[in-house]
Amino acid sequence: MPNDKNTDTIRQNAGPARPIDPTDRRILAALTTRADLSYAELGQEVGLSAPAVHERVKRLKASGVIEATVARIDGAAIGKPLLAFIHVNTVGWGKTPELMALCDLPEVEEMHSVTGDACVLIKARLADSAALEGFLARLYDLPGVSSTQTYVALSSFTERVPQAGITESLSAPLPIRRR
Amino acid sequence: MPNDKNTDTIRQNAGPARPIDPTDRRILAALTTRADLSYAELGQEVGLSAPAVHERVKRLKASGVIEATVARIDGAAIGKPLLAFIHVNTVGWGKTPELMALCDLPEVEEMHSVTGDACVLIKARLADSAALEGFLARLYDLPGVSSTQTYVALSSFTERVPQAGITESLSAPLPIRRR
DNA sequence: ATTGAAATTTTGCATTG
DNA sequence: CAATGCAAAATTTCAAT
Repeated sequence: MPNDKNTDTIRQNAGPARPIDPTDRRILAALTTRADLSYAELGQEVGLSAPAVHERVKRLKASGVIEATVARIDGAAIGKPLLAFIHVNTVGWGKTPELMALCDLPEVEEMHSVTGDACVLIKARLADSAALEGFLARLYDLPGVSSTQTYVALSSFTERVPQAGITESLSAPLPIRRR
Repeated sequence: MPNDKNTDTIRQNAGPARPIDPTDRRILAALTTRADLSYAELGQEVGLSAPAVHERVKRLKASGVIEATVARIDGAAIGKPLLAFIHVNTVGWGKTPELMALCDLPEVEEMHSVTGDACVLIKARLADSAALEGFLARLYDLPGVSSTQTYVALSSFTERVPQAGITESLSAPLPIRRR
């Protein structure tokens, strides 16, 4: 899947003029696994010709459904074998500019504000325990940070980008269970 | 960045015969942001010719540093606006086949065993609170699952794939601070 | 949405520094 | 040993059915 810089229409992020149909979902499902397929191969997988899938992929990009195409690299191979989830608690409103600035660090892969007994959740990939210690020290230096709790990953069973399931949200109504 | 299915040498995951030099890191940094660059463009960014970067990218793929190229899609656009981190506690050894089977669900984006006051950490993307309730119910149905704790993301400040920082692990030795 | 064809791009190879 | 320039092959992408 190539450049598309010259062929795409100018508008980025326009509301999806057309809903995402099952064929789109199959395309997305394929692309979240292998985005380096040729349009011919992708077309084969979903039963469409190359120009047809190209047209759809272009639409999915223009409408913002496909945000980007990125390379997934091995954390250990680039010297960061340590994966940690860090819960941060703050006094008062936690969304300070200083905390937000952590997003610019290459170690920080994710940062969310969350409900529950923590204010902010950070996913960080680090070189070793010394780097983790340094990161935590930096965290505690920030104004308002009252406590942290760290969860270090021992093994990762799956780790991937958002998956476009073929099925639409089948939020099954919960059966009532008598105890 | 194209197919490479026919041109790559057969071996997958061989030990990196050569260390990752700064140029490799710059290539990786570019590719984790935009993997749909042409080799000509990528070469311009790192100051190399197209065949030269192609050679390096091929090596990085063959050695397993680049695991895959994937499309990042918008969770909300595919009907899953709800992001949740779920801590799972189990009685006894938590890594049961039943729990591992959850990796096959499209809702489950990540699953790690972790240190700390939880056994397993799951990152799931869901349609709505009903879907979350259903997911938790399913979790509690598994043998050995004793409790869960859920953190729902209110807003995400950053969310990306592992970043190849230009700098090598600069785990600065921590200064001793007197209180 | 498909077919066929043109324009870019990828990509192997020989050459050179 | 790695980068460069050229040429062949493949892919993207346009126009018309």
